[in-house]
Amino acid sequence: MGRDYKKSDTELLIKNTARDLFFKEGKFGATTQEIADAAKVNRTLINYYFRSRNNLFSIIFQEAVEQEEIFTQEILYSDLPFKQKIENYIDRSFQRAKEFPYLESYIVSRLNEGHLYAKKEDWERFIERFKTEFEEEVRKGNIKEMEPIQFIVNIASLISFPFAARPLLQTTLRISTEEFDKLISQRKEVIMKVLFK
Amino acid sequence: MGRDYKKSDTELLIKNTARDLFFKEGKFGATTQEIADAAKVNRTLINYYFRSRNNLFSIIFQEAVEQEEIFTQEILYSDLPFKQKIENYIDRSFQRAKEFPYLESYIVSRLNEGHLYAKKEDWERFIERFKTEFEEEVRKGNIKEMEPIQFIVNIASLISFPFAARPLLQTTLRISTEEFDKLISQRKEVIMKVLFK
Amino acid sequence: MGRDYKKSDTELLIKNTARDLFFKEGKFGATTQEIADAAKVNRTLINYYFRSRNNLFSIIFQEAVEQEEIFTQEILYSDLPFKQKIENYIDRSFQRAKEFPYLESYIVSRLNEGHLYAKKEDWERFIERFKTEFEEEVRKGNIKEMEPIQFIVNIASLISFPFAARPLLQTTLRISTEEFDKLISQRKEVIMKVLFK
Amino acid sequence: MGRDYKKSDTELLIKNTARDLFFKEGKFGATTQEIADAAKVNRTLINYYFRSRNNLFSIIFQEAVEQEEIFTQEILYSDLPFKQKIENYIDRSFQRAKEFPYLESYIVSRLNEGHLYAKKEDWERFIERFKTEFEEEVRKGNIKEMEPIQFIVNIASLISFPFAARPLLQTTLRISTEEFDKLISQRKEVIMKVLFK
DNA sequence: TATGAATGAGGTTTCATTCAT
DNA sequence: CATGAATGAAACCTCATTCAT
Repeated sequence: MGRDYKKSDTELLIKNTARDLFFKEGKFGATTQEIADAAKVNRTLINYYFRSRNNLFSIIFQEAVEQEEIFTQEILYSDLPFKQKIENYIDRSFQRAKEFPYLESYIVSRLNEGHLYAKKEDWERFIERFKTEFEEEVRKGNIKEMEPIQFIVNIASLISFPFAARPLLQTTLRISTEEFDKLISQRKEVIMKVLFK
Repeated sequence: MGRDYKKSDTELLIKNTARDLFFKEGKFGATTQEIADAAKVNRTLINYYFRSRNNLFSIIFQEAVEQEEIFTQEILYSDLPFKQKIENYIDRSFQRAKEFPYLESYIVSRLNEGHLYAKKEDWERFIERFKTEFEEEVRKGNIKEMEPIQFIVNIASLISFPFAARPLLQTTLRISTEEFDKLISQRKEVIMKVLFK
Repeated sequence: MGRDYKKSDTELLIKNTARDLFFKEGKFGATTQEIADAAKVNRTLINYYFRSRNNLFSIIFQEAVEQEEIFTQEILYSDLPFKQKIENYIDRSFQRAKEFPYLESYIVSRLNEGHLYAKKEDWERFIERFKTEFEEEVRKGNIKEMEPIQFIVNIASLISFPFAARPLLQTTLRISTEEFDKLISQRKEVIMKVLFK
Repeated sequence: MGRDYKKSDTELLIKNTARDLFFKEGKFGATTQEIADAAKVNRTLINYYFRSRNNLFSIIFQEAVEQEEIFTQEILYSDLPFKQKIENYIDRSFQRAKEFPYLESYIVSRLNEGHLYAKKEDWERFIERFKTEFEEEVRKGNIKEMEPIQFIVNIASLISFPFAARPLLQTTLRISTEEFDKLISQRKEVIMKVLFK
């Protein structure tokens, strides 16, 4: 058929619709019917294009995780001072979380359910580089001494938890959505203060 | 145990079994059949005692949340120096998380799905007391200046995230369960280091 | 146990409660739980006293039908003029229907479902006597000529249908409960007018 | 039948099968399985087409009631003498009852259970017209004086009760199905005799 | 007698998936 | 490509009934 092969609009439509349902609206349990309705297509097309509901979910999950890794690495391998990199990382994380408020929750819960994802190859190189830069900072006295990995866990926790557990926090702390948003907007500064001396 | 024991053993058995399934094994989607099998009782006893699956889930959820609040308050209202309280809180959180590794995830995901829980009355008093003690510490120069609520969010994040997102972290950081446990065991010290100057 | 055997109060209580549920409130589908609740007894007592739900229903049904026959015969065998007997029959039917509005419906629907009841012996005698009196009236010119049995069917229809089909009639004829009650109160006169010349 | 046929054969098949089960065989309590078996389709197709068992029942009920109203009105608004109309009404009622012996019972019992149906608009006009014609007959001396509505109740009772309560009557009157059918066949004449002077 | 506990049969519904067109 | 129809696997819930005390 002498025309460019274009990965079916419908296929993309379904995937994007499902992604938004998950990450923007938090509807992790969405049925094929609900996805189909949201995308305004016939329900069985999901099976047609993705073989099974589960497979669609996996693909979306996989792509989201990959996206995360890519952007993390972009920052690490960039040519900026360490502290600047962390700031960038926080910025981009928050940006992402604003667009996809349920992304983090979804990844967490998928992994809790035991869905694995293929590991990227160059982890060794990545962690080595991080360690080097981190230890340099510690030596300079900008960061308290600790295992580099603990530092990473700290970053991840401080950034992600408020998003992943937003309803929990709002309920526990009795704060409105507006107040919570304000809290979030001040968070970058707080996190930097906590991570660095 | 020479005393009468009521509230039906079976009822308790079912509730505890379900609780363990959820919080120890992370099987949030457990069907009535699975719960019944685990408890070695007839499936319909779940309906007999709890009317509906959903109701059982709600009760377990409710009780877990209440337990959390109780123990948090016990610590705050105790007669110890602020720093000591935080240490205690971390200790007890870790203890709890060791017993119920999926507790945090469960609460987070239930709340993400929109299940509310009744609010305790004395929040005002609680937060006032916390603020007072917190600000005293800031004044003394033991903690960097920030909104008290941000400090609370920091504590919660640093403690809970590694448990709630354990599979995510293990996968991302390529570390084994043993390594992760070791990481956890060193975490109290790290958290204290980060929270206090 | 040296005391008079009294067919357990509870047994009677259950039966009467069920009867009222059926005939006064029209709850033909009442579950054992509902009956037990209404009687304020333990559910399983129904099985204890009546072996099965079905059996209880049969007994109530049986008794109701017998009651009907008894009172019908009482009237026929009384020493009154034919027309007076019919009037009495209408009166007593209406009285009964006022006390047990759903009695007729229940009997009709039970029989529609194929539940039989034992036949009384003296039907032959009963119908013979009726025919004799009826034909005498026809001869006297008080009633239009027809099969005696058609006359019986007419009586039954004119009396019972408005009760058995009350909701249908109220809905179809768009009349309120009050209006319907008024209609009923005038009905005896109408029926007599229709049955007799 | 050289024309397209839609609205899914199966959907119609299920509906008709259920209808027959109800109205021809009197199986009001038919389960989805029984309906499916009778229609020789998969049980869940009932849910597929009608969403729920209850909904199927409602539809069948609704349609039956509408059918009744339509045919009643057709007769009233026809251009015939009053007496002729009544004769036609009896004829068509009997015809219908022969095809669907349990129709009347079903409607009665559904309404006894509190299921409503949407009311037709033009009742006012209908009843006005009926009153006018009826009172004309009374004036002419063809019918005994009574409320028009009582006359309607009489018609309905005399026609419907023998069908709705057939088993009751057969049992009470000790007559066989053949005898009852014969009785029915003579009934039109009897009813006319009773309604008119 | 009375009761709480337990059971099993039976019913409805939801869903993902497959099939045939 | 797309779709309506069909299917089967689960899952949940209600109930009458039985059991053990």
